[in-house]
Amino acid sequence: MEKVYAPHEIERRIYERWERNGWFAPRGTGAPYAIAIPPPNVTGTLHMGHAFQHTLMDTLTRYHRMRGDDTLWQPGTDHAGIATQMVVERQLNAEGKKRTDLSRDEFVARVWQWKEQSGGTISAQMRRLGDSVDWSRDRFTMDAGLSRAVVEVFVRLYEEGLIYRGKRLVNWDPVLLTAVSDLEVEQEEVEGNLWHLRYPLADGSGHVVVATTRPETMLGDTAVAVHPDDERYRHLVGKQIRLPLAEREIPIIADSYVDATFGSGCVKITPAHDFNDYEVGQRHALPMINVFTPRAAMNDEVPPRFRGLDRFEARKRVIAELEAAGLLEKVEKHKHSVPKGDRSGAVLEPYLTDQWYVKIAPLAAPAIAAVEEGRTRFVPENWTNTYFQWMRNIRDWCVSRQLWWGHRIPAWYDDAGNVYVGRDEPDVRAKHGLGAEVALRRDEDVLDTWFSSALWPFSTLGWPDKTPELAKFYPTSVLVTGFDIIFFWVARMMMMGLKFMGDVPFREVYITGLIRDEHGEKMSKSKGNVIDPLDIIDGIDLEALVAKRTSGLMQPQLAPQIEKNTRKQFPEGIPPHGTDALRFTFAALAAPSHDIRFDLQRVAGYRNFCNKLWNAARFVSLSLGDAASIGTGPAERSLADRWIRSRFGRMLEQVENALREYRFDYVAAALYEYTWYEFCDWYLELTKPILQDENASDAAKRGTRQTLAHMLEALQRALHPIMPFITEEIWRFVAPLAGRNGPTVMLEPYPTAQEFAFDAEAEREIEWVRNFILGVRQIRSGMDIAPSKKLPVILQNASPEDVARATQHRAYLDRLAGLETLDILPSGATAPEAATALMGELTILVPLAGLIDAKAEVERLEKLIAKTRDELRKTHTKLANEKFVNNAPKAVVDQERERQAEFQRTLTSLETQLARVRRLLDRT
RNA sequence: GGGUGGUUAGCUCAGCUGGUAGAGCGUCGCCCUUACAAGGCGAAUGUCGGGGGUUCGAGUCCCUCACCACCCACCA
Repeated sequence: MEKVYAPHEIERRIYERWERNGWFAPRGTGAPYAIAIPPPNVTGTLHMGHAFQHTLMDTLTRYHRMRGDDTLWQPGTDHAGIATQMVVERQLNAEGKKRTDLSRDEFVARVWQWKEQSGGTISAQMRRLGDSVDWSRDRFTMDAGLSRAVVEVFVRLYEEGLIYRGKRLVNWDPVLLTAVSDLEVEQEEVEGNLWHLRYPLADGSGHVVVATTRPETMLGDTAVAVHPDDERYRHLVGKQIRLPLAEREIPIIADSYVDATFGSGCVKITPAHDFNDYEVGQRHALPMINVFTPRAAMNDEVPPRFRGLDRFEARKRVIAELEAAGLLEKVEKHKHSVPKGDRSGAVLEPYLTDQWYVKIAPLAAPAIAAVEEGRTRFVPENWTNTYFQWMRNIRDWCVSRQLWWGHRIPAWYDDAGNVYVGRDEPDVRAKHGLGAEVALRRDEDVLDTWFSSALWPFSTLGWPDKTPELAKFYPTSVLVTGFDIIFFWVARMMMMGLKFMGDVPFREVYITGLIRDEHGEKMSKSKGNVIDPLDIIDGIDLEALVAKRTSGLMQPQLAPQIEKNTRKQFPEGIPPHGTDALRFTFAALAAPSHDIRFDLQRVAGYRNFCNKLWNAARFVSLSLGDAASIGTGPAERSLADRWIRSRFGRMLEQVENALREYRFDYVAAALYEYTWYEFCDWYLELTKPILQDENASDAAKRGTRQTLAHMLEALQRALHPIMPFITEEIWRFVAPLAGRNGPTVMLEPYPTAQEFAFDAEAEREIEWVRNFILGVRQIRSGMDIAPSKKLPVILQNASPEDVARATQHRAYLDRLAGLETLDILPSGATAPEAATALMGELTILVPLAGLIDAKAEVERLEKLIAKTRDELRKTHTKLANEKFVNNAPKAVVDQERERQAEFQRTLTSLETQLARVRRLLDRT
């Protein structure tokens, strides 16, 4: 084996070999296990959040594959309608062109071109992360197959009356010029104004005051509303208002929507530009006057002097004119929220347009029931509430988008405006008996990206065809995703899956936290705190990192600050850590239900772990020589051999349990602790007395070598799902020595706890050995004795069992505790002045003569005594409490008594030692 | 307005059904002991956000307050 662990060198060739051999494809003979990847935006790159989720999905996939399950991790990408279209439009802008300079077909061709060009980035990243997805099944939401599923779903829903077209208010993005769904609206708090406007009564008998945050929309007012029970205004209901500026007459109406306690209690009603007003308008059959163009400038419905003004310009102008006319009563500061598009950041307008909607209630009901009945389980469970809360208040889903990139809506119109929905134009003509003489025009709109995403778990498996994959892998086993898309995606997959497959799309949903930077900030390009997972794997120098973070910013003025922060945080750039270290970090940090502050220190720690593992393998390699030297013939298993097997089994138990509950942090901890603190720190050290002893028998050496090989081999299998690369590399060297001849660790069986039975005796004996060694080490450290110095040791109060153990395990003690001699003090004999360590009744003595600083020992003992007294006092108090003794379970009380006795023994013993050492001190 | 999560060692976080406060990183000693200095051995470190309650016993259960996140819905 290479002397130095070099992840970069290993990782690439290993992945290439896995992929070339087709080992990622489902092959197991066990139960089906499937995960559908949350498809990333095809033209994007994977960020830390993806890397995190992919690590968990790959860990699950590899684990189940090794368990023999018929395992599929389904890969693919999403066309990400708006996001992708925006990127390509920006590219056009950079060339001095606009989207509309191109025909629709030309533009779409251009997007496809960009998709082909950049689509490889994600798959390259996934390969570097070690993702064992079945590349042969790679899918894209705009593939022919998936597009067919989209059309099929649309048509079926339409035919059932679950999709309809309607003219109503939608959230309109005046920059992107498209409708968006409720979910794509982000409310942003702003310090705005509340303008109080005087609206004169038409009969000249006075005025009412209305308050508004949107004065410009007053040009579209078609009523003023008051609360029906509001005594102040009851006499005015039914009268007319002379709407200023517009110079129209509008009625005063009564509607319980009005809150009489807010403002003046009078509300201007603008049905075409406010969701609440729209409802009021419907109830009172008010006219709707749309005063905006699609770009949110004033249209021809307003007096000529306002026409063409942008909405914010118009606002100023309206206020100015009202003020000049004495109609502005007052202006108050007012905190309120404005709706913004999550993509464009533009202030959205409620806008009256024709759109396609999915009637959601009939789809939501089964999706709610499925979770109530536990057919799909959220992990952590508290996300269930979030899901219910949204699903129970869900509103119809606007699915049409006025974009060019996406699945075009399969609807056609004739010249009379009749709409026909079908799988394609011939289908529509056939179904509705439309001859060639009838001109049909296809709907210009495309579907919301999430419409196709909602079908992902079955569309990727071949639906609407009844494929064998679909039968086998649907429902999928688990969905791993972030809470931010529970509504966008998880809920919609539930609805569509239940509707079209008659079953839930996944049995479990594991919701991960968000990856944040080390300060807890969300990682974003504009904050300049993004880290590319590949840069952690391969490392990156400072200049390249700065360049990466400051280029392509939407707001270039942020560049200097970002550069400064980056230089401060990574003065040396980022050193390479390797994929396995990054993956292990993600697993270790994956505690449930909260976000993760990502800390590079942590990755460095796990890189050291990889290094430790590597060196352990080197030790084994050096200890074994070649296969021949392990050889055949009688083999004798040492106590340590039995012990490590037993410990391995206990560790596997923990891993199995933790994995069932998606506690990847526990999985990582169990593996880490076993590997470092048991296998490396103790087992490997315990093999040395045998392997390096010329007097040890061949059988003993053979037994140890075999165990060494077997346990290292099995450990690679246990670690492989989290750390695929280093384990493959080590496994391929050690497997033949352990009698395994498979081509790759990834297809070997995952070790089980049953194979490594609990060995009570071995655990007990090694525990004794370990405590003995620790005791001597404490003395050594307390006395500042060099590890190289061999010590004479005397046992006091040794039971026959202690004597037997000391004799039997003498080789371990000599080597690991560094013993020179080991003597038993006969009972009744006086002990020499010595440093002490206690093991229950047994006292380990290291005579002070010439070796030890008596003063240091006194200090050490005094400290120990103080500590023991403290503990003893606590147990005294507890046991003196009658209520405790009477009420606590017997086991707890007994345990407390035992502790008290133990502390008492320790204390007595320590005090005796102290007195003895003091005497020595006095003599000198 | 409704809801969720959080507040534990200098930092980042675990602590299951109440029963001796843990890990990693960092810190402090001593060691280049032929797998590993990216290491070994040893050590220190906490009024578990505040207050109250239940209990023999509370980091853990209940109430309350404070602060920090986040989600949903919003009265112009």
